[in-house]
Amino acid sequence: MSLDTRNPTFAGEDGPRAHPRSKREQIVKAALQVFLENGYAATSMNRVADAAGVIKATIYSHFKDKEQLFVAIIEEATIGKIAFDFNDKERIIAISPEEFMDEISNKFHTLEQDAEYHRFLRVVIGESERFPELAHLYVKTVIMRGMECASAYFEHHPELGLEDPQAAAHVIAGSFVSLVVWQKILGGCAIAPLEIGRVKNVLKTLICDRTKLTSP
Amino acid sequence: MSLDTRNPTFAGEDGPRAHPRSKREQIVKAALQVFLENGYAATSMNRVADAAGVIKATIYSHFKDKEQLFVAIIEEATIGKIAFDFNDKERIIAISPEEFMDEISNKFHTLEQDAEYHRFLRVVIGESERFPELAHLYVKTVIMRGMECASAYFEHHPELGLEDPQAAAHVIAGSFVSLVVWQKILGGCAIAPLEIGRVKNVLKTLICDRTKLTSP
DNA sequence: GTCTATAATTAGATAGAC
DNA sequence: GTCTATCTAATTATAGAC
Repeated sequence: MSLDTRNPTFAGEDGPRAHPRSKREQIVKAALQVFLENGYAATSMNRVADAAGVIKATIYSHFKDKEQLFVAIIEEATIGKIAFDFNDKERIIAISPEEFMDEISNKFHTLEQDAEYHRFLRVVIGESERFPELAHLYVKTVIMRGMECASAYFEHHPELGLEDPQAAAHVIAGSFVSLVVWQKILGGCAIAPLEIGRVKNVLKTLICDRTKLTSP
Repeated sequence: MSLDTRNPTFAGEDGPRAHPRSKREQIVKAALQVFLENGYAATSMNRVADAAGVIKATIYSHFKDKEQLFVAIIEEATIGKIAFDFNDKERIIAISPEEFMDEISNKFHTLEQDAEYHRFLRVVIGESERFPELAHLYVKTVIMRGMECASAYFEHHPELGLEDPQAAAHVIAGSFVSLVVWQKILGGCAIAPLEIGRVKNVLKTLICDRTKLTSP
């Protein structure tokens, strides 16, 4: 019943100079893992080649040098992160503050359990001095998307009395992101565990109780 | 007769080229800068030696290898960060929520302008997979200190109705820390600037307005 | 395009004179 | 402890066969 329509050997072209897609895919997939695990400098082209099951010269036939390989890999991975979609602004804006917080919390809960995302964040931050353009790409494609959505929510909910929607959006997002960094990347979960649900509840209290305030 | 001109133990005469008080100090100081700028793997012992103005073998007479040098350097720097003191719990607990937020905001404002702290954070995060013990040290000596202080504040202020002081403390600290990472380390300040004062105001609104709530 | 083989450089680390 | 000099291994990158 399951017919694999995928052509594993040859497929589309990615420009005037076509490569067999499978090899390039092998390299990209393996290089991502090795780079995410070791960072840029500690990753050798030999290890990438071994992990990809190709010989080193093959990598150089697809990518100019180590730097270009790294940039291409991380760019690709970053673009993939916008699958983490906050795209449906219309729907979000319509839900209640409680539901809004639940939804955001759920997004970050999946992110908190995604070990590859932890490694990705670690590398983007760790290499942000040598590769600032990658950090900027991450800011623009991932962070800004989420922030704009949350910001739009507060803009459309004046009853919450939050006069700076952008800053309010940052408080929400920043609380969750820093939790992931602290607990999962820095290893805080082994020292002082803090569950994401507890942070969600605090934010719910802080945000939702505002509907009970006597209007100014 | 061999006149030992190499014994500088008497005070006063530290010549530049002559015999500085401690070569180890030179090495530590220079190595910190080089490691913070390049990370662990991208830093070569040659560069450290050049920056310190000593020859490579001298480094190996003080430190077993590159790894031990890095650990010693970062440990030392981490301990230095607790000068960022939240030590005076007693005083903090007594102040008003508004003053409390102002004080925390000021702490992070200085941190936001400390470029060396940015590099330090970048390295601790970036190398946290290879050197988890350094990340743990940072969590225990720096993060936990600040968190405990903020947590104690909410414990002693039941009128704010925050039933999970630890999680509440994280929301405050996480909002500011993530702001520094986003704006200064990832370069967000060049894309979507967000001043620390705006975040402070949102948190002030969220926290301080709670005293106006009709008690449950 | 892919592989074998290797060039050219640099890395971490050490031996021995003083 | 410090320096001169060097060793060994690993690194990035390429030339040439097919």
